[in-house]
Amino acid sequence: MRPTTKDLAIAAGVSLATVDRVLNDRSGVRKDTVERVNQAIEKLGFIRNLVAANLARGKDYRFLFLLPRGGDQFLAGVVARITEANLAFAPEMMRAEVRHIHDSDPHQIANLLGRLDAEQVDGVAIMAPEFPQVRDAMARLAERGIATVSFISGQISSAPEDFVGIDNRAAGATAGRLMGRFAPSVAGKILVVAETMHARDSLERRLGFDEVIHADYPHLTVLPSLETYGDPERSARIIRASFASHAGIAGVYVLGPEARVPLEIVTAQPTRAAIIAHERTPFTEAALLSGQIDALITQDPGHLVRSVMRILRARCDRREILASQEKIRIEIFIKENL
Amino acid sequence: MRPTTKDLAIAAGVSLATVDRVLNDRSGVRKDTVERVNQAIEKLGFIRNLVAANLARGKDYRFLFLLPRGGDQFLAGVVARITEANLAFAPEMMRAEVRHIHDSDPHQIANLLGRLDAEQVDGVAIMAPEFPQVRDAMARLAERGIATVSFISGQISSAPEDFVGIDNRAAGATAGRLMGRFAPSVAGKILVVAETMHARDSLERRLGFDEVIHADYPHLTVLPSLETYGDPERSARIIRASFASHAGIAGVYVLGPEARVPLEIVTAQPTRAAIIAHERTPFTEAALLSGQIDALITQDPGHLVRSVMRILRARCDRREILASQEKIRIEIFIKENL
DNA sequence: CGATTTTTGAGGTGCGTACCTCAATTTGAT
DNA sequence: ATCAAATTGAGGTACGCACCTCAAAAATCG
Repeated sequence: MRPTTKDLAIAAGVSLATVDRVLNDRSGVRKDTVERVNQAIEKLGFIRNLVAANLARGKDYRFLFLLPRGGDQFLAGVVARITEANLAFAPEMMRAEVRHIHDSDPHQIANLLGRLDAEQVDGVAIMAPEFPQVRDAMARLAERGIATVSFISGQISSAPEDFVGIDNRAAGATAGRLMGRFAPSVAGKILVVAETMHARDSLERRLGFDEVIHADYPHLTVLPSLETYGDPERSARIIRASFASHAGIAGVYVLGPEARVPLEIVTAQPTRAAIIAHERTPFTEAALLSGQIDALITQDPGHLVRSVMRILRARCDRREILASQEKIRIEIFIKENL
Repeated sequence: MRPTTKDLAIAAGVSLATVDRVLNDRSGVRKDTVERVNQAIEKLGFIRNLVAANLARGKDYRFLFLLPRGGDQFLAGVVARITEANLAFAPEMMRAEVRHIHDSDPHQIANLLGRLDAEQVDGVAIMAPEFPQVRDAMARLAERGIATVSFISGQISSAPEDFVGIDNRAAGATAGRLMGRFAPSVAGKILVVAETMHARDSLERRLGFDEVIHADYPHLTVLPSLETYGDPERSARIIRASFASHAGIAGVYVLGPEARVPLEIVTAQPTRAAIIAHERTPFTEAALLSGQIDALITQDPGHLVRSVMRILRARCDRREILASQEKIRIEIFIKENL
């Protein structure tokens, strides 16, 4: 049987009240008494029963996910996973809410963060581009005892352990390697389609992509990124224009999760180009299965969401996390392993 | 505040004792009373507080992993993850032990299973080849109230929900697709190296591999599988012999997790062959990074282990699992996304 | 040294549930 | 209608811990 606080008290030769004071960091205990208790903890291998502690404390964990408004199928998937995680974690007294933000309005975001109350929220996960105001607001949250992580698209300054998501440079490099191997080994051009190159993740992906192509596939030329700004018509126009002005397009790399328009245009071309896209959505899955897309680079939204919740909770409990469980993998999907 | 059993009792117009009987599936409650309580659960959105329940029950969960004796680096990784999961799940009162078995001795395995006591073990995860005796022993365990799953290499008869691991046919198909795309697009031969083709997973992988190659890469010829029987010398001998007798080997597919010997020999050949192997070990990782292996098809041992523990626990609690979390993915690793 | 402050002990209550007992009530069968 | 059986209620104890109070003991100070 696992030792309890009672066993601890006996082993340390103190009362339950003192054990409690030490365990919960309360004042009014002499240093050497604290030491005695800590030694007993060591000796017995006492592990605090968090389950019972939280029950006694009546504690529950309330987390907040701040996501960009609107959004693509990938984001919709993230929201769906949050709902799912909410059910799955409910027996463990954890709850998550989604709030949408204008991800281009740092002032609004900082404002929202500033108004959060530690009484009502235990942790926040933010998906927003890099803004100094947001970063500062996050720091102030931490001071007020609210745990924060940024996820999917990270704040540049955030320490690795404060970021839940993939290494986008590596993801781009992965795309680059696959492109190099999937495209024909003769001279050709690669089209890169992004929603915007202002986002850090797009930049990093492109960077990683270029690195690999330049180093190992010099016969391929990567064209300047096309920016769709989320506008399907603009998207169609500029991609068509690219095909018109460039002969020999051997591959298309779609940086963002909206692959529909690029795909339609590419498949309408007379010559087949290798297509690599990001994120698993109903649309990209179907395209992969039908052979229109050659490979998908993804991160598992379910894993992301659960990881965020476990990490935030560990922060609240001042516990260590199981690093290997929280590492978000860069997944490669082809038709066969979908 | 979340509704408690007390709220439930009031809402259903019954006593706490009756609520308890319904929640814990005890006998002696009329059908319509059960119905009333269930309706109240619906209406209030009652979620049982597992934390409190387990505290009251004083229950802990003891699980047993039965793994083949000896074993490769992959197995060692699995064991390491079990140790790790043991720590991570300790606050939730779950413990796992490893016991090694002779995976070719069904009698010993069945015997061991037969002696397990429901007082001491709540669930068992078995990694062993298909044997009728083992299957029967597992069925008897279930009758005695001990949860079972087979993992990694499944019992053929086990329902999908009783198996934790990847679809090996799909994994082989994935390897096939990558081989098709990585190998040169001229006529060539593919070497397949397995520990033994008696194991079901090897057979299935080979099957999936062949399917893809035959369908889409007819210029590639897949040679009969070489069986190493886990013997490095034999392994070296037969692989060398293959290279000697076959010209134009364009690729090597290593079915099992022991890639060392095949790799050494292949890289010693004058012509480069594409190499695809299974499982992530210190050795295969290094080989992938150094460019000796082209791709790895893997399943995450950490995920496997945690999944087993969550599933076994859900069985014990007669709870549903979160299917999306427990689906083990067929991962593809290349140098860039390791 | 006594007076004051600090430290410690003893004990209680409650968190939400499990599980038990015993008596009271209802139901079903005859 | 009667009796046995099935169902339900009331109430208690326990799980391991947090948090509280009050008094007793010990340490510290002038």
